[in-house]
Amino acid sequence: MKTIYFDSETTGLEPFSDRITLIQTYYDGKIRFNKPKPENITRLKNLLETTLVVGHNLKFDLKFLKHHFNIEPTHLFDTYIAEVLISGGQKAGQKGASTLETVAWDYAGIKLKKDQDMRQSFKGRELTQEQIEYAAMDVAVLPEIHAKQQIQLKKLCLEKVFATEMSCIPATVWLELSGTPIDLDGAQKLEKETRGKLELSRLNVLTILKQSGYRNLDLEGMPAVNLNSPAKLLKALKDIGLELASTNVSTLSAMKHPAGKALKEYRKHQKLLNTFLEKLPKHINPATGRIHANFNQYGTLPGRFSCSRPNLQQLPKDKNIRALFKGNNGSKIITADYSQIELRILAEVSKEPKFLELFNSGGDLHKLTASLIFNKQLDHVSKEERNIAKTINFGISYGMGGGRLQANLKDNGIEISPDEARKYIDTFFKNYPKVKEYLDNAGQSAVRNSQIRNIAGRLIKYRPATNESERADILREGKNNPIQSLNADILKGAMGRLYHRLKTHEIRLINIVHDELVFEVPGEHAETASLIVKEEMEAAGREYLKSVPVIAEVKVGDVWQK
DNA sequence: AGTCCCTGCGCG
DNA sequence: AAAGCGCGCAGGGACT
Repeated sequence: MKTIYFDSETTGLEPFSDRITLIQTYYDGKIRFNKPKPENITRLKNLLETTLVVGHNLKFDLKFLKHHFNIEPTHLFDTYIAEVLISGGQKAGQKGASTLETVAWDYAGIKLKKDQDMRQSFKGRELTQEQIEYAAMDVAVLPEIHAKQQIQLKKLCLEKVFATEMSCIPATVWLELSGTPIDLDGAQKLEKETRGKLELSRLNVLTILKQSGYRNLDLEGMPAVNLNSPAKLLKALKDIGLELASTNVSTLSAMKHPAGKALKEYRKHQKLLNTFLEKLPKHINPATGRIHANFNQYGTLPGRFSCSRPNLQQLPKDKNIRALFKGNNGSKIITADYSQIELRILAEVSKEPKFLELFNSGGDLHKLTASLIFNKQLDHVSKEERNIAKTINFGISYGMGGGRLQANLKDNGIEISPDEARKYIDTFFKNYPKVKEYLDNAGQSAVRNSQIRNIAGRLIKYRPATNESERADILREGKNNPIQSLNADILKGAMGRLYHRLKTHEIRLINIVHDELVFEVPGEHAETASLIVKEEMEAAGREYLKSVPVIAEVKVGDVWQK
């Protein structure tokens, strides 16, 4: 396939309000400058959609191309993502670590000048000779970077993961341009309600402090304490005889004093109001009436997406919040998530016979763990015993200790002794010896080599440990990262597949949350689309999970579901 | 006013 | 706070 080196200049960062001023291409030994005039578009579309397009952070340019000209290249080589991948994820989420300037210097020894003044200057109507020379350099430098990165990717055996990443870019463009619909009226109503509850809970806390003898009062005779300051709060609690190590939820839960419960209530409303209800409406794009968050495809060390402005991956599961995300004009929302994907991955990589048997027979792993730990028949396991097992299944596998297990359970209203906690952990590993063997090996190899791979071949590098504490960190990360990162590869694979199957029929990808895809679909296509979503998500999982079934649970409704 | 770190907490 | 891992965001507080 023919290779085109590609870049574009725009008047700003926002595809809905800014425009492309220049498209630079470099092929057949010639740099070309294209003004985005109507007579050029058909030729450009044909060119870019039938060639390998090489560029730096293509998501940015592709959003403009798709939105303004309906140009959708799909054969891609992104030198930005390549750079993060080659670094073993170390450059993920690090500002400036993989800019074109940095990469051009590292691979080609070329200093690109792309300061703020230059960027501003592209807003002008006509480009100066100097500007054109700078714009030319941006594509002229690409062939050498491309060639050297190809060698690196091959040397590090990263070609397959890289292909997955490239297949995901058009889906990410689709996701960011789609945006997420939000019910503004509903959000404002909920904000008002929550504001009322916050004020009540604030007065409740202050009253309790006063009744407990707190003496530092304000002009109205109420305790003068900033409840939002952990340091000040700690002091205030000390003044009424409560010596605490922290003011976090676990500590508050353990308190007998009524201030604990009251503060938890206050915190809940505070978080809901200040982080979500007050902020989400500010992110609505005036051009589309929707929220277009920034999804960073390689935003984390193990290769997961990160999301910001706003972070749509951390919205509360609270039903009232999720219900704010509903389809426009009667469209349906498809919520699709992988069932227990990380535990299935652990089964696959450890080949633990009890895990494999369980998943292949469609059983309940938490129940099985409970029956083994408490030495009971499966149908005699109580709800509480299953909950303990669930905490263990999710936590212990990644190095959680007895103390933490005890505390986690306590947060769920289950009290056990330190001896019991230790015994549960021992019993877990005794019953699942291959899980123990896999996790021990993974952790030790991560420490020994300062890197580890998942079974898709993705590389995760660590800064070599310089002390015992860092060594312990890598030991734990090495157990978790290959599992978490394979989850990311599976999701990216599913996104790439679904982009090709669903981009038509006005179907929009509106959110992704690590093991979950959310779509907005016109009612008449909802049932068909949900079948395709399930089919492709499971097929993406089966590319790596050969010993256990992969199950995607797909729901169709009016709103985003839990 | 901007930057950094800390505590705390939302999600998978 | 605790030997789970991965993130982003808010508010406080110290600093320049």
